[in-house]
Amino acid sequence: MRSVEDLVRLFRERGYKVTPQRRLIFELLAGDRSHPTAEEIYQRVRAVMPEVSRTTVYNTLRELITLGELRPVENLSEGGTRYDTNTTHHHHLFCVQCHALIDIDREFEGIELPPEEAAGFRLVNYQVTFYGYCPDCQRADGGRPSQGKE
Amino acid sequence: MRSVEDLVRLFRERGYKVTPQRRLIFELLAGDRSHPTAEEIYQRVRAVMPEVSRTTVYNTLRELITLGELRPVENLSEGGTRYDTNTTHHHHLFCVQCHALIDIDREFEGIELPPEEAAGFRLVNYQVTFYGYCPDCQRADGGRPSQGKE
DNA sequence: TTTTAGTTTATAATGATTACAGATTAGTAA
DNA sequence: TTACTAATCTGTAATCATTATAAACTAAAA
Repeated sequence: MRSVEDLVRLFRERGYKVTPQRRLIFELLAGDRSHPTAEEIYQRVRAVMPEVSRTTVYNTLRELITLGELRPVENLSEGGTRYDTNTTHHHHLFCVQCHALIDIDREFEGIELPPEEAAGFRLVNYQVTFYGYCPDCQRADGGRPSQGKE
Repeated sequence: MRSVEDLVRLFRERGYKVTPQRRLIFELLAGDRSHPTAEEIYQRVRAVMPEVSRTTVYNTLRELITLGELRPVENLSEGGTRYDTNTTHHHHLFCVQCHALIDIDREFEGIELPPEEAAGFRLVNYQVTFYGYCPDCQRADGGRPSQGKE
């Protein structure tokens, strides 16, 4: 995702207006690496502009996705879709206990699917997700799951 | 996922009763490789036993998941969670157009995350998803993406 | 400043899933 | 086989994330 000023420019170029609500959402997302949900973004927005509606947050997220500046992450936890401000090809490291999600920005060799395994697919991309216990959760209880109601 | 008779045995062992509804769901899932949604399973059930309720389908799916005989797949399409009868470690090949989902049962070398990249995580698993166009969708429109490029 | 098309808000609607309550039944023991 | 009872089933209501709608509002161009 680009800088706030680049996003402002991009929106204007595409005929979208730049409202205070949208600008605030840009500011909150521009430096974010936490992969927040719509609800989390909404709460952060409300802390600054209490009158903003959920609909506006959802609409702005959808617009950013349409423009390629934001990506929904495949559902890794309850509580709704998480959004990724890193729109380049990358991978994920996920804590199965606290649901922390960290970007892995390097490439992996040896992840090719030979034609006989590709079932005739024309491949365009791949994505690796690593599952484990983050340092905090390892300290908290020896790395055993405890948050979920299992 | 085990055979129907093994599932029946497992349910009885654990104190779950084996009803005609559950047995039918076992039969429909036991040989399935299509990663169906709850709704799809419900429709297949209804084709045989029209009076079965959605709730029963959801409940049985939840029980199978609890017993480790079924796994929810990270959301790869609209229309709700898909369920995977393959509960072993494996990977996925996903058609971004028609949402076909195929299991890749082999292992990949070279997918290790060195400690300095693992952010202190204790890793327990990883999962690769390949994205592409399946043979049918390539034929249908030359395999061109209909929206964004990758 | 005026204009107007795009935006915002509040609320209703939707779709997937879960909770609930009363009716039914699988499995067991007599 | 019958009776018993806890588990299960069905239908409906509730919940949660998200989208649709419509009237009020406003950014940005004229």
